[in-house]
Amino acid sequence: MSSSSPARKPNVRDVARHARVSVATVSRVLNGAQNVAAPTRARVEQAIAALRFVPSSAARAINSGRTRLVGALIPTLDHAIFARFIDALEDGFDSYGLSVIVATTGGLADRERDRAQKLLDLGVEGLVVSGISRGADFEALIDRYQIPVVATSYFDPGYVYPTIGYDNAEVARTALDHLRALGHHKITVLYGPPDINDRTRTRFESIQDAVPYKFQTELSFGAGADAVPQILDRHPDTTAIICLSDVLAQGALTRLRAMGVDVPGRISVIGMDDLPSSQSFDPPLSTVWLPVNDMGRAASGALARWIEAGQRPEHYKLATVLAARQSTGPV
Amino acid sequence: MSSSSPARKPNVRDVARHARVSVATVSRVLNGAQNVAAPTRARVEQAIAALRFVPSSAARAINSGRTRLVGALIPTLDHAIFARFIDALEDGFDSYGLSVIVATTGGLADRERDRAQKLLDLGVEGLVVSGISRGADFEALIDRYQIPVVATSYFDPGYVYPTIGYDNAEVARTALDHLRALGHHKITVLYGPPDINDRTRTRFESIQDAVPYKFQTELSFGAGADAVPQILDRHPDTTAIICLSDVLAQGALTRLRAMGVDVPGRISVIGMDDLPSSQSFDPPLSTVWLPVNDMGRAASGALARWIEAGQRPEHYKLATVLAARQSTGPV
DNA sequence: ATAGTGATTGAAACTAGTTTCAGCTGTCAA
DNA sequence: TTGACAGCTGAAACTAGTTTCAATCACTAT
Repeated sequence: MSSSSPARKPNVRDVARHARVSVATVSRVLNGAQNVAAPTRARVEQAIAALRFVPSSAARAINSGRTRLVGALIPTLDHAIFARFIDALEDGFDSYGLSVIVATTGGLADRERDRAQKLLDLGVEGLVVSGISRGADFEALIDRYQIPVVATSYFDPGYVYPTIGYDNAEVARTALDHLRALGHHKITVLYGPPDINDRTRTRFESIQDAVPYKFQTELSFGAGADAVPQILDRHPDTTAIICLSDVLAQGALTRLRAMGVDVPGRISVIGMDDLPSSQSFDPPLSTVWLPVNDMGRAASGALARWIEAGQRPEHYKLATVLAARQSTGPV
Repeated sequence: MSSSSPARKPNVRDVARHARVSVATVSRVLNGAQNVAAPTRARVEQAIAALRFVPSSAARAINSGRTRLVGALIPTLDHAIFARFIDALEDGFDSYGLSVIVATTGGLADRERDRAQKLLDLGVEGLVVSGISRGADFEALIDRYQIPVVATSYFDPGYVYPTIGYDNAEVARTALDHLRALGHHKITVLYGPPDINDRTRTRFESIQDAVPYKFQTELSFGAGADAVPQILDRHPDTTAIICLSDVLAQGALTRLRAMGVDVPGRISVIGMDDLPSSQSFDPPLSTVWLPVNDMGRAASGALARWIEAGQRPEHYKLATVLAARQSTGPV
């Protein structure tokens, strides 16, 4: 608006000319090098201010060979557990000077591949993925770009990429053992689509043989609620519902109470995730707490160190803990 | 591991040498230019594959003068409403070939400034911010970098940056009018911290004079629940609670039911946001629906067009709608 | 007076791509 | 047989920074 030239962005050379120094000196000032005489530095700084000069990140990246970008591929943000994880992840990476680009996959393998491709083209230096099941071409893609990848929300020492997460089989068994210790046997599993969600699948598989009744639905509060009358109808002798996620459990719990069913007197309910709201439900929801914050911190730290120092992290298992509250009780 | 040279990344010149063509030809192949003879193209493609060449995004960016990155500054992801918004935003930007970098501010002005600075240094071409209250130095920062900014979750035609969102005063009044139409006057407002959240503040201010009782707490399900006994204690004649967000309303509703209070018989409850779970509460929560998905799409579209075509968008007000359900009833 | 040293500074050569411009073919029409 | 033109290709000049290396300069020690 005010300057004479037709709005071209100023670069270091413009600054150098304006300050009557060389570009090398401008670069020195820009990077806080100590060997610049005070008056010279002042001149350069004035020129920078006068021209409203802003250094180009791309040009910096080209020299350092680094973008300082990492990608995170997650099924969805529209889910408390992932949102909280990303929150922690972002925070963790930030302390390493890395920025996160989040891409959601909807749990779809092709979409994950496409998004990964896009992130890779963008020059991410590392990738955080969720779970351990993905298309074969994903591996080929990573192999081609040769960048660090860590898988989260999952612990599996046999996986190609280091996994940093909890043992989903254990999570489900913890909940199941809790119910069993209370004397429950006629248990119903309530779960979301296992095909697009390997955490759900692993949880389901680890307990399916020990649980007589199964009920699959969508992964939402409403679906959890609506499942209740059907479960009660199909399996009237059920004494406990084990929900593979807290959203489902909260929905189920709410509907049970609405129907006047005594919880845990008539039916016990247990979830997994331990959403912050779970402890304030009526009755407080028993669940298995997952260390999503720690996971975010651990995953970002591990990937950052892999990127910076080249040290590939070990698989890391985070402990989960049973939060036995009032929605479960003896038969 | 396998190659002879010490792991240096191949560049276009390496590819050109390997394919015995010029770098210009390699660039042409890379960009799908039509004027390359088939055999030449094949040679180049083979060289690319053989050397595992991956073009540098930074070098591309430096030439195009574009990073294709946009930043989104939001208070937190750990909140269904923002997470859903970002989900939609990311999706929208993706269709314009732009990638989003999300930074959370915790609602703190200084932190927002720092994060904005970081995003700007990263070379984002535009910024999406939340709400309309920020430190003065934020404006100075934007002025310096001269990039498009749109503010969301808020509609205010008087704001410096185009706002794309709903009218928060109207949202609160819609809920209030609903309660009044049902004959309520002894209403309590239940709300989270207004100082770090201008949506809450505006909602509060728009109805504070019309509501006799006020109760401020944290913005969480548990806080909403715990507020209930205190509200009942302090204002025993309250007939309705108007919650400035659904999380609070859900918590309050749950506790009211747990305490055996008849809703809406004894007390009506209304929220704002319309979280997906709200309709499955017991009773289904009356609330004011906010078009977060549309907002994400509108904001991404507006900012993308501003970036691509230079056309600054108009302020855009998205309609909200009252979702009158069973948690509210006549006095 | 002279050599040695440290502090500044700049020219030029990098980083990795894209783009322009010119040149060289080969084909077709006059 | 010549001119025109299209198709293909490469040299070199861009993009915007950082970094190396050599050249100053002032100042101190011999």
